[in-house]
Amino acid sequence: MVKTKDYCRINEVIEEEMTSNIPVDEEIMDLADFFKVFGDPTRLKILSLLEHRELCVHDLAAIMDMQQTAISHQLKSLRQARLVRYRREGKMALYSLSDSHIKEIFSTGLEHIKE
Amino acid sequence: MVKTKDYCRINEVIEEEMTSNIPVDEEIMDLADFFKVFGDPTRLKILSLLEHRELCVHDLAAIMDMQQTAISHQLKSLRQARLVRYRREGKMALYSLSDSHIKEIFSTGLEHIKE
DNA sequence: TGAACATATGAGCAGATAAACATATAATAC
DNA sequence: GTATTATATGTTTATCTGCTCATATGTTCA
Repeated sequence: MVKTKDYCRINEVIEEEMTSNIPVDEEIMDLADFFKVFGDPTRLKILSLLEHRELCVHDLAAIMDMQQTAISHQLKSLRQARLVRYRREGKMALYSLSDSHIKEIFSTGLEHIKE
Repeated sequence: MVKTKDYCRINEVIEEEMTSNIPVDEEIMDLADFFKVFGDPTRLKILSLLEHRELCVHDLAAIMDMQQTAISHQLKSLRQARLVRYRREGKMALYSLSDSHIKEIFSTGLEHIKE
């Protein structure tokens, strides 16, 4: 058993990790990767726009006044995080949200920053 | 009014932004800064440890097997984001969570990655 | 088939960031 | 006061990240 000093509660924590539902380190990594996606204004803006309607890449770029390639790169991140999906309609790719938790996460975050 | 091409829904979006509760750009920036704090495994681990008890800096460093200065730096970020607070007890600084939304955000994130 | 449009991808660069290291501040005991 | 312990902060460095530019892929239509 590891014990460094009297005031260190490492054993208490180890005990608790085994018996409770504290996220283990691998889950922590996955969680961090997930939240990292929300930690960029461009991606957040895309998500907030898609909350209300599906939009094509060109529209997103026009609305946000950014280059199409920049938007496409961020959409790739969002796809990989399984936060958006798209369907083809002719030449266009129409993106929409693919995760039901996004609105919840948004509103919880907004509650925090408005306090 | 701005209008680039037929398929661009920028006017529709502008209309909606004025009448609904879409976060405006400043809120988007604040939200991104908020979620950025959750986007690092070290900070997430600290938050998850503090969910169950208050801990001093030394304990956090010992449990996480990291240097004290690294922990202190991250605690500063967490303080600035108003996610943790601390009280002095002698030489020690005992940190605890200062925001009620943290558990909610955690569990929502976990729901997503476990799907 | 080729031209035009819509989107995706790869490379490079500039700015951001997290840890390490050195050092400073704070609190207690002597 | 000094020594010791606990924590905080400033600086440097290596890594990561988001944008731009160039280019490739995909789709439609003539």
